[in-house]
Amino acid sequence: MHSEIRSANQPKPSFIETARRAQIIDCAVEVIAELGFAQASLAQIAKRAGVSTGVILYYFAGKDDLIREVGVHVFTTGRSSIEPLVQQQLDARSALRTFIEASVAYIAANPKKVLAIMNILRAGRSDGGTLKIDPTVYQPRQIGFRNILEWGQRDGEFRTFSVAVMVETIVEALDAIPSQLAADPSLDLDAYAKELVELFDRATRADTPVQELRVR
Amino acid sequence: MHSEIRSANQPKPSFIETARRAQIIDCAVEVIAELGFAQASLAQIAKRAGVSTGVILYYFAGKDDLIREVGVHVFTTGRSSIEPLVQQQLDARSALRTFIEASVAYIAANPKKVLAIMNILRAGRSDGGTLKIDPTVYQPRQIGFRNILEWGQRDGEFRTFSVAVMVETIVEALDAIPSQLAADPSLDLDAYAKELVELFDRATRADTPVQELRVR
DNA sequence: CTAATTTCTGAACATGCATTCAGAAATCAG
DNA sequence: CTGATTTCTGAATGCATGTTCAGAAATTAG
Repeated sequence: MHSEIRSANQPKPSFIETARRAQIIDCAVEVIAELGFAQASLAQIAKRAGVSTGVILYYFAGKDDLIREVGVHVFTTGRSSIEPLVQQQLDARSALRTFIEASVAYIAANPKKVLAIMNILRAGRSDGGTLKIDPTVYQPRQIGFRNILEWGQRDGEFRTFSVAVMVETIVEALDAIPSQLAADPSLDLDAYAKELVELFDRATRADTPVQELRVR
Repeated sequence: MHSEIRSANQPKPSFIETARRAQIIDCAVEVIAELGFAQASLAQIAKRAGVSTGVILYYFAGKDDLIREVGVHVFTTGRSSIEPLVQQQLDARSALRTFIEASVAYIAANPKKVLAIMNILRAGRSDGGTLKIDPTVYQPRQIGFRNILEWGQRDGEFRTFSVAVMVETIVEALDAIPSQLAADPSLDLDAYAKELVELFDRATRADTPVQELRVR
């Protein structure tokens, strides 16, 4: 008899099961990054993994489920590499700078993962209703930036501006990087990060009081 | 006998031909904006236009050709409503501000057109090789911003920064608006434009010399 | 070793799509 | 009015894809 689709509350996911799932997710990431979301068929992913398409459907409830898990995987690893660095900052300006730098560093370290995610998200957004990835997966980043910006405004480090617009602008600036990097792998991401840090530092910081600028 | 596909150098495009083409393009814009690019089948577009799918293929060489013409149409009307305003500015800061304001105003006036274009471009970018729209159609905007930024740097109005990164950031900030507007039609675009103008003015402008800031 | 269970295969199926095309309908020319 | 041309139809075609499934192969349990 055939076993039912695995769900998370199953007693023991066997070793081979977790290994296969991870392998399939990795291959999905590569194919989606290299061929684009539209060309990333189950057949292509299966071929990359060296299995038949049936195996994918044996471990995942369907293509949408696989895509969802790819999203969770990438965002989870991203958060774990970025959030700790941000949380140990003592002021909002440093936190903003660190968040941007760490985000670019994560892109540099995982170009395929982030490109795959961007392809998925873009396809979802250009697709009308059928969102591929749950907002709770990618919204923490927006919330993180929002908290930092509100923090800085509260403390007077930042000027008054629309936090929503600023968050959107920052996130879009970061999300544009993966495809640029794919188009030109020699792109200097360190320099790119420095530019963004400077750009958004100037865009956010409060005007220095005039009296402090007086010379002598 | 069947007539061949029309090409631009044909002697006389009949009245009904240009009318049908325009009508089909308009319907394609609406369907792509409302349903998303992936769901925008020829059948849907034909249904919206009240014709059979064959008509679309009679006036356009294929779906790709239709999409391309949608892109040309939207970008052409956009340029004609933005460029004249920008060109009459006398300094780079004003030109940058005007470009951003006019871009947002065009979005406000043509929400479906710009959303459709964004859906097409996003689908193309998330798609790997198969770009839907020719770069010569959408690159003039980047070039326009680049020229303004280089102008401002040359004149000393702007500080030193990477023009490429700044252009990318500005364009992405603008391109994020249509989908936000679609998600929340009550979005205040005037306020949004003001925020972006202030943001990028601060991000680009040269540091005011200290002596000019001295009070009295 | 044998039987049960897990894992995997590959063909079959269903669906949606762009495109083709033979010919109908409408329009135009003379 | 009549024949030629333009415009349009809708069924047929071919293709790609996600999904199902009966059973083979491999692994594990006893």
